[in-house]
Amino acid sequence: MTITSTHTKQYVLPATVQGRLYPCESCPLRSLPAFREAEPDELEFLNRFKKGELLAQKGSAVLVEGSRTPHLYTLLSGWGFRFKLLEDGRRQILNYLMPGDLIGLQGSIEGEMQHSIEMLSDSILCVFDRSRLLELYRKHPGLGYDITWLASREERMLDENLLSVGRRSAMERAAYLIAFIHERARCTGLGSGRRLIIPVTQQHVADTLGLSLVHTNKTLRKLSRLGMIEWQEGGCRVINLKELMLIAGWEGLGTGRRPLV
Amino acid sequence: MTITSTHTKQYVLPATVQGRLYPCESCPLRSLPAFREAEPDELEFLNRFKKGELLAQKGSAVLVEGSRTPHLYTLLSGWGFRFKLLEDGRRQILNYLMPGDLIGLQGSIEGEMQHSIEMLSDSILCVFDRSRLLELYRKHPGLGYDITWLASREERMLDENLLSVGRRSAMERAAYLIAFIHERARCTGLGSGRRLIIPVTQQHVADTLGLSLVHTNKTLRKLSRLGMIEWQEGGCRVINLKELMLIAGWEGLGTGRRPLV
DNA sequence: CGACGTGTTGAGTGTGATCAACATCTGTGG
DNA sequence: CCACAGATGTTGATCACACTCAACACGTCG
Repeated sequence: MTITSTHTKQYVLPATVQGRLYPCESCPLRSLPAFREAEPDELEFLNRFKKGELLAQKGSAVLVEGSRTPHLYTLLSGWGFRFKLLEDGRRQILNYLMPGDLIGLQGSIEGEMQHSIEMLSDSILCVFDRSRLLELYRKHPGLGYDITWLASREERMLDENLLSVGRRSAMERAAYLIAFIHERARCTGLGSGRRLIIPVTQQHVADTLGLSLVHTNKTLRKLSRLGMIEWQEGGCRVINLKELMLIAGWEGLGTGRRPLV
Repeated sequence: MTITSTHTKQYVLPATVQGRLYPCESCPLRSLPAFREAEPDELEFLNRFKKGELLAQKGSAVLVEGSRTPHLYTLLSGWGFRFKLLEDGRRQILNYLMPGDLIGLQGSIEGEMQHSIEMLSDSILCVFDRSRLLELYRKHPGLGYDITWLASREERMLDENLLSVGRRSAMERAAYLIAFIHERARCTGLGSGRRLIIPVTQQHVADTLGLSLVHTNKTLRKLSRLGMIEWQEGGCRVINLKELMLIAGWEGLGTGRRPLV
């Protein structure tokens, strides 16, 4: 057996539901080029569907595997990640969460959560009531369709991830992951080029790639020496995206706008 | 770089759309305990939504990465799998397909397919028109909800898979995969215990686990010698499910019925 | 019959894991 | 103010799990 990462962290829970600072009609995300516009009646419905906002500190656990939650979330600002643990503490990070991502449908639409979620930075989440989801499908089929669209997009990312972990070498995996996160962040309007710092530790990268921390470090140092990335201030900076994509053999994300629920 | 599997197969395409042998109202799957009943009006709609049946031979490619298809499918009978290839032919199997599985939404709801699909046995697929999907959401929100439910279930399986490939040892991975497929097949009513033969080659197992063929063989032989499985007649037979689950540290699939679209 | 797909095994190699030590930088309590 | 613990990043030495290569057995099929 190979134990390359052991996690037994005690989690801080996020602050409880707050009032709302951002009505859906003036959602700061929706004006970004990454997102499709919504119909006025859909927006109005969403605003009533939205129950409030949740402030989650860096390092807090928004969802915990095995628990039940009455809520769904959309990440309004901040970074996070989804992960699963094995009994002995080995951790696998499944995907990263960025603004606009719908949280809580992955893995189960009802019933116990099958994965956990932790925030990488102080974040704001829009809170929705899971129990009213069917109502959303009934009153606004277009939004229901959008949710399926987002689920489908999540599957695409998981497929790519699985391909990477299963069949790419350590270098290829690292290059793919960093290029992938960078592109996602760029599309979401979080900045691009050297201005963007991906707020992860090397332990996060290791647990995403299915590699040990030490080997991850050595692989990232190689990428640094090749002038493709820089590691600093608690995060990763992309210097040469093209070259990363070349190493990974990755074509990049498709263009096109996505729905925002 | 590690090249552990190289696939350059020329694919047979499945037979073209046929007439219908199975009207949805008397779908042989729906009476199985694994599936939820549907409302009569939903059934009637589905029957009109269904365009026909597709007969796909063992080894044929129902979907090919990079192509576009106007269809969605539900697997009516037979086995298949979803996979992705790297440029040099390395293959990663993403998940297996069994009766009742909705095919074609994973990875993209519209646009190019992001993965391929190959059948493991002669199969029958129900054919639906992708372009009428929004109509389904409009007229039968419950069915739309069901589709999201199925997408969510697919994500749960992918999450488990990723955990396995990323963080489990070869033995654990193999034990997990076989137990997982066995349980899925049992839940779908394909048989259980020694009566069920999982129709895969060791190359399929290798490409699912992210291992080389040789190492997969050695790992499977260990499981054989431990009396947990038998490999024969072009497939795998489970002898001791409990023990496999114990090795994998896997709790099993949740119970409960799932929707059928 | 030979070609091919599939499963099996041994020998040698290498990628990536483990162990260990150390450098920084935090924050925290004495 | 300093000492110390903890989180994070870095590097070298050693080990082992899994990969590659190679050969062979067996069945099916053209």
